[in-house]
Amino acid sequence: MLNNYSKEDKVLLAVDCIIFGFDGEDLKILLIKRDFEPEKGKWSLIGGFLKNEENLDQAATRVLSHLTGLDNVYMEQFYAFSKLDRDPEERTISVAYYALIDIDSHNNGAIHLDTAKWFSLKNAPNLIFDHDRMVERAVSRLKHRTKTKPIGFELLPEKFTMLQLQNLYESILNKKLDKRNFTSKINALDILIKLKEKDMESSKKGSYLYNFDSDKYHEKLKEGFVFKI
Amino acid sequence: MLNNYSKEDKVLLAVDCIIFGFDGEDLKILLIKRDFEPEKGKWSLIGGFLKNEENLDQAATRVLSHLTGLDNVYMEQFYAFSKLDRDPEERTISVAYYALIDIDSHNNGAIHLDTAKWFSLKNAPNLIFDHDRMVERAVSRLKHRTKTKPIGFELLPEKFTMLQLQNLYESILNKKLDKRNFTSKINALDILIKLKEKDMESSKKGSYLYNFDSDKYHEKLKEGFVFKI
DNA sequence: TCAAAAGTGTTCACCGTACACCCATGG
DNA sequence: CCATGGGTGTACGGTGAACACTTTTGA
Repeated sequence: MLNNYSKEDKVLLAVDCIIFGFDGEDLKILLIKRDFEPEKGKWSLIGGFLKNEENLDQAATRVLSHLTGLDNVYMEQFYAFSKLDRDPEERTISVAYYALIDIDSHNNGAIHLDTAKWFSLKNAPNLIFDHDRMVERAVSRLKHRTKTKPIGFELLPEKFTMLQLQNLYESILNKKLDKRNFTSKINALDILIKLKEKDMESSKKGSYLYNFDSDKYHEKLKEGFVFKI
Repeated sequence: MLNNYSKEDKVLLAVDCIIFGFDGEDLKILLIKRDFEPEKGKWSLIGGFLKNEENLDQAATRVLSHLTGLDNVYMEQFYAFSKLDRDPEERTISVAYYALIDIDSHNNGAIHLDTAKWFSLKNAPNLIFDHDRMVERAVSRLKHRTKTKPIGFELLPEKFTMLQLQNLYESILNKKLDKRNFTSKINALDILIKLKEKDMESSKKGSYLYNFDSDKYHEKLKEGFVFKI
């Protein structure tokens, strides 16, 4: 194509994806053993190259769906990494996304567990290229977002207990929270539906299950409501 | 080059820059009349294409310095825009940065005022492509950052009065603040140096000038200090 | 009956916010 | 001497944090 831009350099543009999951205990990320050079056999984020006929969100969705078989996953673009030698094979810019998925609802599903594996953030292996820095930045973005948007629920099953929710926030924020304060703060937000149903797995008494009430949340938003944990 | 990536698509990668300035009254952005097709003659952000031998920060710095002659400017990358037809000429991805500069220290300086012009955010013209959306997102990032990082000072002269600082925050946050509360909050932060010198322009009594004490701020950071307006 | 997790309120310190008067000075 | 902007303190309500005991029930 010959136009006003035709003398400009073109680059390879990748999309890399930090996939967060929560198993009720720890915040985890999904990594794959890279099956092509360079750095074949090392642990890596999932990623792929942007194609001419798609935008970045679509590329991220495609890459995620290809590995996990999942659609309708919460994703957010957070930063473009562009260090000259970040990929030794060729100069590549990478736009990073993070995704939030509920491990339990999908772990016996489509994720190719032969090449992919969940790691607790604490004991994840070193990753190729600048992927460790991507993870750091993703975690910091996630911490911030969970405090101000109700995206934590994306990491939980549809029905969850108050304790699961608290454990989730504790792992993301990386600190212990007080049970009574947490419960009353969440109740004050008034965006959960308390079900009749109880989860009987965790105790003899059983603990109530909740749904996130997305409609109510969006209603409240219009009236100036501010989500804050 | 022939390698593992050689079958992948390459794209044009642009850098666009929202340049914020403050004149003591209004928050402004610097725009240029585009002097090449497409959309020649329309108002636009400054931008340019990423070159093979530079990273994105360098490209943004180069683009800014080329238009304004300024170096050592505070810049932050904030989002990559990738809609397929965002540039009608050819498929282009743009990584957007915002920059903070002090208008008064530079307005008779190197900025090419024949092609560039400062606009108050309120009455800026419509911009080409998706630049309006870029500005929106930049403003929202700026609002958030100024509340949690001492970057507002980048928009002020080195010496400034308390009232100028308050006016700055009022224009960025787009709301009136209480003078006494603002002053005591800023003083409580304890990161300004109150000079002996007064600004005699604005009143007969004169008002004290302040410096931002960057060293002290960084010291306090190490001790767990949190900046918050 | 007992072990184990669920559920539930109160108190206090601190912070955000509302609010008004005197001061200093140049003209 | 007066008009103009500069500088300063207090009171109150609300929010965040600390803290412990009772309930339920399956084993």
